[in-house]
Amino acid sequence: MTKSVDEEDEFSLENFLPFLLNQAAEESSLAFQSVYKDRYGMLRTEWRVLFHLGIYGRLTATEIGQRAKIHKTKISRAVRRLEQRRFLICTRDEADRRAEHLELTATGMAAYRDLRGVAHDYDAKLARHFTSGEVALLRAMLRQLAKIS
Amino acid sequence: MTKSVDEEDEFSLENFLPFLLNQAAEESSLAFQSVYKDRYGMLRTEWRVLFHLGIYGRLTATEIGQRAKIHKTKISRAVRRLEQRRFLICTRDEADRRAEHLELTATGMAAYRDLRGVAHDYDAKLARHFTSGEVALLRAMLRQLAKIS
DNA sequence: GCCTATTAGTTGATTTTGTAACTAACAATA
DNA sequence: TATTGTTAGTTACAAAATCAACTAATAGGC
Repeated sequence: MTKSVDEEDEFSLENFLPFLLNQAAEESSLAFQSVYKDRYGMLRTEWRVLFHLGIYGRLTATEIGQRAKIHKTKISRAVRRLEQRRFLICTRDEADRRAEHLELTATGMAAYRDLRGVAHDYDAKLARHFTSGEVALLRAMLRQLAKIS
Repeated sequence: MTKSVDEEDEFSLENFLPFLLNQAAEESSLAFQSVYKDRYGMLRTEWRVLFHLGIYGRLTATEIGQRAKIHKTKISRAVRRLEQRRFLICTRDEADRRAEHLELTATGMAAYRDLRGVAHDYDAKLARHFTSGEVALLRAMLRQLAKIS
């Protein structure tokens, strides 16, 4: 068996998955970043919080953090900024008074819908470079990689 | 043609490629990050500079920046730190005295080889979740996405 | 009830990044 | 050889991320 030798020869850091993932992620985030930044003055974490609330409707900061794997201090600051700009409202949970439920306002919802549309178009633009089967596989693999590691 | 309708129904922000890419990238970087951080006290940019010099042997800061798409200020700071810790040496180009050639010292090279080994194993571990064809396709797609966007 | 541990979320100090302006060297050209 | 433009890399300052320590509320014994 010469498998291990072959594998070593094949491997090069330019094929290193974390590196390739980072390059692709950074590059693909950049174009979209300018949209939420220019249109709504949002930071990336704010956009992520917005979109989680847009999808799931009503979450606590902790729940968003778990789903999106964002640290609670980042969330805390993003939420405060979004609240100040009236994109969301916080209501304290009366059963557990530590927790706060976050929900988009009409303004927040409008921003979410707008950005979702842009995201959809941008996603389609990216996907257009591949077959639909390839894209489906890519998404599945990325989801898997996010779990593993 | 109902294609556009189908596509819209399929799309959800949880499938948004930049999001999935970021999740996978962040998660997969994390485990490896602790290695170069704990073993050599390196930051991510420093590790990237190190590995580019490890692969290509001798580059200027600008060349590294172009290959890795890292901003020159980040490179500048990473290079200074790596130089201070004797991982690399800078030598001024006598023909163009603005440019500096960067090269790993024996210490830097040892660190590079060590980390490359770890990277290789980690990459193999990630790849093990898929067929080799899938992984090859993934790498190709990521390379493509890094170019497009 | 009282003590300890845990969880939600915030705040402050430190580090790291990003942006813009900068120096120094070179190149082209008039 | 001045003048203007460009490139390599640095620095200063502002913005953001990270980490640790914190408050406040809850939960589980005992």
